[in-house]
Amino acid sequence: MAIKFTITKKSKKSGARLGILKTPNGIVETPSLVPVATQAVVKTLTSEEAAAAKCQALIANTFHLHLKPGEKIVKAAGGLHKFMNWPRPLMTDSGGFQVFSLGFGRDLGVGKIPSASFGGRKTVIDKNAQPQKVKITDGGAYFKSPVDGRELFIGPRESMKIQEALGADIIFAFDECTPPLAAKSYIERSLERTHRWAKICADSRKTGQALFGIVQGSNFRDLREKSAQFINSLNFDGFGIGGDLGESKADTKKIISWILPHLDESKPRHLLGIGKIEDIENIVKSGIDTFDCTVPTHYGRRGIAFVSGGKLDLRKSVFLKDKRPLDLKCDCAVCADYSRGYIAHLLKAGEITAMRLLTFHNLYFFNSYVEKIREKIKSGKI
RNA sequence: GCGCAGGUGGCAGAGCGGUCAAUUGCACCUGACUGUAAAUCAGGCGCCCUUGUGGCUACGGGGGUUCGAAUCCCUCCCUGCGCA
Repeated sequence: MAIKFTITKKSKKSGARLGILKTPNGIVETPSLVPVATQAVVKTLTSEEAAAAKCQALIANTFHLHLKPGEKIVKAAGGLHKFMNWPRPLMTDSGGFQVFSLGFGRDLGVGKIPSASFGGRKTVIDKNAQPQKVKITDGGAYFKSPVDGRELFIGPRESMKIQEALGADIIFAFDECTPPLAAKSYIERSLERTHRWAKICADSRKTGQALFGIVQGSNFRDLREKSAQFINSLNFDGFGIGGDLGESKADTKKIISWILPHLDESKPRHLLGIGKIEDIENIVKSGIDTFDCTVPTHYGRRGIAFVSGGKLDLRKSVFLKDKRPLDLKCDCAVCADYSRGYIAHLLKAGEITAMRLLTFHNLYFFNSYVEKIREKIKSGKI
C-alpha cells in the first residue's frame, strides 16, 4: 500500500476525525486543505513559498498537465515531485472535473454548486443532453484541446496512464463531475458511466500509487448511497466525493451524511472542490479528512484577503491609506512586513506581487485555520 | 498677426437641430466567484427627491436663430498644427 492512513482520534461530538496520512513523500496531518496546483504550481508562488505557507500537500491536474507540458516530459524530468520541486505529498485530479467545467459548466456559465444567480435549481439538462464543446460517451470524453484545437480523448484508461506517468502519491479515478442543473435522469446515466470508469481505473492500476474512487450522485439521496456503496466495493485506497454538494452548509452536511456510512471508515475521504472558510468546520465535522479548493489562491489573485472575521477586498481605495497588516492576528511573513495600503497600491497598479502576497497570506490563513480545527478536535471542542 | 483644426461628464472619445442627462472604453463604487485563465459576469456612476411617463443644472464663456440647440449663427476666451 502506497499510503497509510492512521486515525489518531475520533470526535465524540461530531463526525470529525484526526489522522495522519502517510505517503511516500511525507505525511499529511488531517483534516487538511489541499491547495490547488493545477499546472504543477501554486499560481504565483514557488514550491518553497507554498511550504512556508503551511501547505502540506498539493493537488495538480491530469487534463492540464497532459496538455502542457505532457506527462512524458514530466516523467522524463523525474516525475511531478521533482519537476515542480515539491518533495512532499501530491495528488492529481483525474480530469473528470474538466468534463464538466469545459462542457456544461462553460455552456451554462455555472460552477458545480447551484446558486440563486442562476435561478436556483431549474433543470435545463435532460437525460441525453450533450455539452457543446465536450462529447461524453460511455467510453470517456472527447475534448477539443484549448491549446491547439485538436481532438483529445480521455477515458479512465487514459487518465490512469497519465496520472501514473505524472507520479503523484494519490491519484483519482476518472469520473464525470455532474452539472448542477441536470435532471435526475441525466445524473443516473452519468453515474452509470462514472461507476464503469471507476471499475476500469481500479482494475487497471499498474503502480503503487494510492488510488481514490469518486462518489457522485449529485443531490439525490438514493444515487449518493448507491454510488458510495459501489465505489466502496472496489479496490480503492480512499475516496473522493465530487459533484454538486448543495447550496447551503446544511445541504452539504446532509449529502455527506448520506455517503459516509457506506464508505470504509478506515480509508481517507477527500472532498473535491469545496473549502470556503465558512465550509471548512462544517465538512470536517461531517467526517471529511482532506479537501481541495481554489478559493484561497483564486480569490487572492483577484484582490481578496481572508482575515479573522471575514474578507477584505484590497482593490477598494479605502485601503490605500491603511497602514495595518492584512490580518491583525496573523503571524505570516506578509502580515509581518507589508501593509494593506501597499498591497492595495500594487493591485491598482497591476503589479503581480500583489497576487503573490495575497496568495501567500491566504494560504497561510487557511492552513492555520485548519490547523486550529485540528487542535479543536484534539482538545475535544468539536 | 494670418490660415487651418479643435474645445462634450474624472480621463479618453462618440454625438452634429428633437427619441440626449448625452454611445463606448478606462477609472471609480457595489456585488458574484468552491476538483483555477492575472479571466469573467451583474448592477451603479451630474445634483435633488422615497417614488417618477419627476424636478433642477449641464456639452469653454456670453449673445442670437428656432416650437425646440451639445448640435446652426455671431462674438469672446483657450489649445494644437502650419505660415509669418
